[in-house]
Amino acid sequence: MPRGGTPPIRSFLMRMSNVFSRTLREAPSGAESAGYGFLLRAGFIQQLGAGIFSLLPLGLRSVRKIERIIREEMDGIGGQELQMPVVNPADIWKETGRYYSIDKEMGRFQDRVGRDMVLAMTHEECVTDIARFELDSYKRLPQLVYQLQTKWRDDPRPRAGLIRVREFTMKDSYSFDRDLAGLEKQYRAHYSAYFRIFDRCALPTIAVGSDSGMMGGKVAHEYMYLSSIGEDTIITCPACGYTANRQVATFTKTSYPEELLKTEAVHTPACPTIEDLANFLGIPKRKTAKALFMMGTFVDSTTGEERQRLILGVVRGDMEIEENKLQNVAKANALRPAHVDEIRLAGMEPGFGSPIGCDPSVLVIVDDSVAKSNNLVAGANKVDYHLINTNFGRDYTGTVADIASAAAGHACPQCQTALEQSKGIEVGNIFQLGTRYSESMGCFFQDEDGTRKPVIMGSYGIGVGRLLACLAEHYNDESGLKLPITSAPYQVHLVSLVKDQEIADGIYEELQAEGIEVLYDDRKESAGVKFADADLIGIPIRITLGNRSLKEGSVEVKLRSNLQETNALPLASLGSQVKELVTSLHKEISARISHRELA
RNA sequence: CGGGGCGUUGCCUAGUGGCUAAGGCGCUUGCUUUGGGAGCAAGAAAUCGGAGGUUCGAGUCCUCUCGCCCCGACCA
Repeated sequence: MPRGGTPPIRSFLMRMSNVFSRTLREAPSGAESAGYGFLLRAGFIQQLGAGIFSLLPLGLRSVRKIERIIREEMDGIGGQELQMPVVNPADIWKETGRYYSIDKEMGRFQDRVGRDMVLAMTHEECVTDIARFELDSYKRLPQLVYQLQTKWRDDPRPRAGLIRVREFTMKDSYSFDRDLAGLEKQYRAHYSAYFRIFDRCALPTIAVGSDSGMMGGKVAHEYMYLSSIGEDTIITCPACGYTANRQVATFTKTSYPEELLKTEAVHTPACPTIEDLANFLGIPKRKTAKALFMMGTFVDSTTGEERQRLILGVVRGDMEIEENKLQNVAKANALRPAHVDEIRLAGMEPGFGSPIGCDPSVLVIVDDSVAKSNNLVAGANKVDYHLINTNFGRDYTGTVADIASAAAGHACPQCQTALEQSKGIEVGNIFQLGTRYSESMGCFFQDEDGTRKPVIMGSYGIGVGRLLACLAEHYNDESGLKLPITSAPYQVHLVSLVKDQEIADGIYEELQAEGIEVLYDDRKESAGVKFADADLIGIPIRITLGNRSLKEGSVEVKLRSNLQETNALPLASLGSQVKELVTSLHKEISARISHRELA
């Protein structure tokens, strides 16, 4: 916990005349978002390739501060830092099957003798390999290790600067427990620690229930920074606080049971969409069933063998299918829209498709809303024809599950209030892995009763660069960045406008003596240039040395967060007063740390 | 992987098949200026992403290719 100011990190003095990077008056083309543009213009980062960035000295200083906060909070819940290799032998990834189930996103190569190697995109395999050697007894549990390490994920579409990149630093921690209660405890500890981390960075986040994705666990939360440039859709209930990623969000579906009527084919020319169909027949969309054809890839995790199977998702016409849910229910490794010929081969007609009369090889997954509704209009699998009064169970069967996509306006699954939706950026996640990795990799311990049990694991990540990107997105104005003092590269920006270098140097040294992190603009530039750069880089405290105030024995102090207000500080006690100001800015952030526990 | 866009000096841009590729910012030198991106003057810096082609002549047209950005698919 920070009490007052955080002690400075190394080389906390810097003259602007000596800063490695320079500022840009215009953002390089392609900088879409404000935060990204300023990070580039202020010289925090530079792009090397698609989704590949260098951190320049200023950016690295911010990252180091964020990392320091993360380390303190991870240590605070008993984490022990270690470091695992980025390059892994493929063997361990073959053991868990992820060598096969993960597609092109994983970087692969062979070493000089032809051994398969991978670039680790996460470290469950590696840490489990370590743990199966170390953790052989209940006496050695629980454990928690973490690292800050580079990951390579060959994302098909990097974008938005540091928000979505291919190479990035992640804080990943891994918990090991003898039982579920232990896992739960570590999970809860992370849940709260993550909020403290984001609070100390002053990044507003919310935790949402999430899909466990490729991690393959059960319970999972994501920490979201809400932003219009976010790529995830978050469903929230304004009344009871229910929050979830749309990928897993549920809602209360109204059903309309009716007496079953006889199925009939009707001619429905030019009605390939639900909209057209409902208009043509003069019925509400909820009286129809919508079909979505996806080709699923299923990978055998022991052999790596791939199989394709057509999946037909059916949802009521007034809803959309959530593909993530569909994929989970189907237990498919990947989904893609099916091609027209693949659909026809299975006896169905795109635009007029339904499970009625389809090939038995098709995996039919029906949303519960369809299963509970009656007499729906569905495709006849014949061009320009639909069937009215179709009923699940009587006319077709399939797996019933929730595969509908929650959206604003739907009823909250907990309290029935209308849900809201917003966009968010995932800055962290926590997963209860269970025994997915310990079992497949043979990470067992002997319990008190003598039995051999798989270690129960959890996995917890924070994207460090993404966190900085979110902060830059959140803290900026038209002139530049205004990062909070906990993540700004320096605490004080000393802008000297006086000719007498000696006076300025003296003040610079005095601040240094107080242990303050100072960026000192000693350049022979005009005042306008210096102010513009100070605005752009956005160091939280600005001290301006001008002839006028110096004559009166004082300097001007402003906060980047409020450039309108100027305070004069007497030279005599400058060091201690600035130190106090640094401390009070830290306190301001500390005061807003709220303890949040998993409900 | 599909659709779209863009590659011209360190950055942002202009450039109608035709002379030595233009401007702003930045950079160098000198003088002036010094409380919000200063002024004057003189400079350096581009084989126009790459390869091939059409043409008397290509930054400009064609083909291929590489890179980057955006939308989608995808993804933590």
